[in-house]
Amino acid sequence: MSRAVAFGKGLWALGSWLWIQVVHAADYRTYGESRNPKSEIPNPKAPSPEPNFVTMSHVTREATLDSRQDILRTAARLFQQRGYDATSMNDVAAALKLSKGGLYHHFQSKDEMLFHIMNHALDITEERVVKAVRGVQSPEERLRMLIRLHIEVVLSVRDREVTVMLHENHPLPPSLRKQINQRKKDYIHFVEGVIADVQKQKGSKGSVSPRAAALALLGMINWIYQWYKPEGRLQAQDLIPQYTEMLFAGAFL
Amino acid sequence: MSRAVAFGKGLWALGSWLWIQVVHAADYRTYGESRNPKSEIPNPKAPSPEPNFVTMSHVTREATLDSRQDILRTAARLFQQRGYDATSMNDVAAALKLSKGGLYHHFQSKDEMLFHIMNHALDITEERVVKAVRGVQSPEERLRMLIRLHIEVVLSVRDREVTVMLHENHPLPPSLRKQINQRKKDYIHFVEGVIADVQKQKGSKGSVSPRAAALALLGMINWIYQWYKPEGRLQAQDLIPQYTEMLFAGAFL
DNA sequence: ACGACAGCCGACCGGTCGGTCGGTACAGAC
DNA sequence: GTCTGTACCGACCGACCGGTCGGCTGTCGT
Repeated sequence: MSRAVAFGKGLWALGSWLWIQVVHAADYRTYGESRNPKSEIPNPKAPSPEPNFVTMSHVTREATLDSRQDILRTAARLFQQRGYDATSMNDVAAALKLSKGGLYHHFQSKDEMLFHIMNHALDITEERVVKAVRGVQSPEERLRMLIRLHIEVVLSVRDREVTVMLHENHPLPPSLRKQINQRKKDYIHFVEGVIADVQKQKGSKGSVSPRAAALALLGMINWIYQWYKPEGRLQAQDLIPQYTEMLFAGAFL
Repeated sequence: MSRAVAFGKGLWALGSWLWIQVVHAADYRTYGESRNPKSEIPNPKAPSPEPNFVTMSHVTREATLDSRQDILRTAARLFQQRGYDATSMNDVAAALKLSKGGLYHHFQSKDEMLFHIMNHALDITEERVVKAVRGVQSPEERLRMLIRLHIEVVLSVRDREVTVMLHENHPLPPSLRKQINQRKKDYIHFVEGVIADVQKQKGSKGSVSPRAAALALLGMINWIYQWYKPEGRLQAQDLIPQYTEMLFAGAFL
């Protein structure tokens, strides 16, 4: 219970993506289905003047929660299509047939929206990849399923939040960005572990470290959103076996 | 001589990256060392009102060319650090100890700067990867060298243009964006060819198509900029053999 | 000596940005 | 009927955006 929010030591050189694992994720999050009684303050140190709107989810009725979800879904769509910076709050409000003032009734800032979108993307990954994979016994099958599910999540038309999280790195106040980055890192670590298990099982002589393999795997999958066209050749169902094959045996079998 | 600039038929669903090949690249480009007598109009159709500042490189003295390079290098650094949208022309001017008016003496628009930065990134890739690889006879050695050189280009601290090109997709007026996208596509096609040659030589049974392999390879390499820290573990010299190994034999040898 | 011109400045433009605020409409509790 | 709080509107704010412009200065060709 209650997440420790231990920050990584350094900032990432460029954008830093990396995710996190699971287990927690229910805290600091008004968005999504999870409803925990009292969420904890995400930034524990000092009475910092930083935004911590994550706590202030007052009562949040049914209707409010729903409309917040609607708003975030619409915002995620626009952010993914036009980019975060290029999308104005007016754009979001207009797409929802709302005035900007009305929109600000639900969210304190544009940053807050981005944070919730990214956090929700990590919830999705957790829910649909990590949790599903955990049940599989065989290490090799576990990895195969992870590859498949991760690809499906990235390509899912429904979950534009994930693409937004993958591409949009820069903004966000430091404390929020650290939360996102920590979750990303934990996810990488999880993938690393899954790969290490397979290596152990297969008795591989370790010419490729689990870390490098994990980063390469996540890279080739996460990059898909940059070129994928739903109507193009190379569909998800073609991609999954080929990417799996490549990780297990290379491109020249 | 003189590039045909045949546009791809469709727009990419999301950002579209993809590069291009080589051979041409000297045209429509005031920037860089290449100096060709008369550059061609990049957008041939109609007297379009679209920007085509690429032609108007009037005389371009030595000094002018140099300062343009300086400006673009500085701009590339800022764009890479803060993102294109989040960097104002004032920021760029200030970093160069120039007024905004002075900056606009060298470039017509912010878009033009981004275009030249991206185009230069493609020149770099051409020069340092494609051209170097072309000379290698053995298909396998050619691919190995391509992997190494491409990684080195992405990780080069000197060439921030490449990272900008990899990450920044949205803006740019249509005709310019198409030029960049075409060059990206051609590069993908080139990588695809290199991989196909190796498959042929190795007599692989083709469970992985050259296209999927090329996209996966480029994905895992191009994604590096998202997590790489120069001071972290996993340096370029560790990355290169491991990524190579993965493409040739998978992660579990 | 002088005109031409590249290089640059700084004031300025219209527009848009994220965000605020006073107020209204309405629903439910009492 | 009144009170309370949510949902929302629309006018508004200061800051800043990309871009323009008239004019100054130093250099070079003649």
